[in-house]
Amino acid sequence: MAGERQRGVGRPNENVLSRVLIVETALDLLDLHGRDGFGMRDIARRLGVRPSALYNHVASKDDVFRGIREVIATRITVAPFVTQRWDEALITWAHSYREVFASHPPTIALLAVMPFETDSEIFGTYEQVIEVLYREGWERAEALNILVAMESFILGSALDAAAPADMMSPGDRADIPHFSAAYAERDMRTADSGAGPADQAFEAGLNLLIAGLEAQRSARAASRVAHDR
Amino acid sequence: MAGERQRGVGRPNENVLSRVLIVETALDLLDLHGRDGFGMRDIARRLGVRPSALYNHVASKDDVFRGIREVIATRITVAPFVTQRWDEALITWAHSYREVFASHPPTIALLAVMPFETDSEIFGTYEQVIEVLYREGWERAEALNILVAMESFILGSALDAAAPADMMSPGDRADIPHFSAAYAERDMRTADSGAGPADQAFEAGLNLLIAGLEAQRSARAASRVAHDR
DNA sequence: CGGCAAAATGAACAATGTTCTTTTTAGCTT
DNA sequence: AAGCTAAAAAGAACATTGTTCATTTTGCCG
Repeated sequence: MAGERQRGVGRPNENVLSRVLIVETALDLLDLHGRDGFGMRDIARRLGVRPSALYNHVASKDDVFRGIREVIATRITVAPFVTQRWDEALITWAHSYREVFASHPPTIALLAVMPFETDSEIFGTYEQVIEVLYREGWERAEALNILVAMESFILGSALDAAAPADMMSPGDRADIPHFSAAYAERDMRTADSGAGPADQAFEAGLNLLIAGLEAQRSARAASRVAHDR
Repeated sequence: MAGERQRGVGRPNENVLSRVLIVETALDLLDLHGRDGFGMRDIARRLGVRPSALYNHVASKDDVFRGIREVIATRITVAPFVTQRWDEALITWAHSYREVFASHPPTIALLAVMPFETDSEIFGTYEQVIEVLYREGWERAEALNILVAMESFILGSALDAAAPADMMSPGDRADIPHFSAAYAERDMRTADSGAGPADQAFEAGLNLLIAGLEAQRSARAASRVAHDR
């Protein structure tokens, strides 16, 4: 990748490495070969460098993971959606959140296990979600719970999408007729619509969550009317 | 742990190891020390055995992981809930599902990343979920999507529960007022109710999903009435 | 111009999963 | 009962991986 064939000992004329370069290379390798075949030696080889050189810019492999999380977190930060109607805003947020993972499946396992840093850009997005819900009448503590619940659903869905496609296949078991039938019918629907099983489930769950919120909201409106008259 | 102090070379009088013993020991160590400090040598030491002896009963470390997944999967299989009313049945299922992870936090990262085997006992539970929804009027393909969505939510919530408690703390950032207020208000609610933040979010999300399902169900009932008259 | 820090190489280390050989024993066969 | 085979343990060793250290060369600053 790097033009030079071999480099001697000592500081090079132009700097070859940097923290961001290492992190981006690691992310590329993660997308290419999954979490195997991606070690410090692989990152170094791809940069035309010896492994020990990496440690001048990065403290450890965990540090590289942290860097990857930062990159992903900033990508989740999307264009402002706070101006949209509440339900459309949440749907926009959920979709863009999920697309980040969909384009980098192997990273999900890393992101899901360990959380973000406190100074992450992602809090700007959180702020918008809370604001949208608060504006619509939810208490802020409850809005935060809804935010966490939706995020859990999105992360769980991303993990599901990264799993092998035939993960739930019932095979030819005869003892689970309803499930087997459901699996077959979904396969047909998948073939028709073109949307993968994981996408269908994500849309179904997101619809349920929004419908549940709408029910809460209309119930609140009704009780206020009853109280006002 | 094992009574004997030291054992010589050769097959022992009574068998010391077995696959299940190794898997259970691994699960214990995982709960005790997290995913660090738990390697083949640690498992062997705890069993009073040399590491190479493990490989007479287990193919690899991944094989041990598979064993752990099997154990967890069977624990998820709960008492039948198909006889309950549909919403109570789903709530029972979701709670028991989550409790398994709550009692073994470090295992979540293992379980969530890699899925279950096809011959797992967990399909019996899936069957019940599909049956409950189908009985209530949902198409089976849609029921499967709902099942997957709920499972994603449960897994994501379990991951959230295993994360550090202060993961989302806004610190003293002034640029996210709504979120900071929401965080403070939730802290008060947490102190009052005794339920942790992760539990609150889980309940909130589960309520939303059930409410969304109820909305779909009642809409279906209304349209059928309209069609019948 | 001199010296210090930065940034690379190269060699080595510790830990980990794993394999291979050897030894002892269990269990089946004749 | 004797003998053979396979199982099950120890023990030594290997490959890989993350990491550190000493060395060398170079940029940069006073």
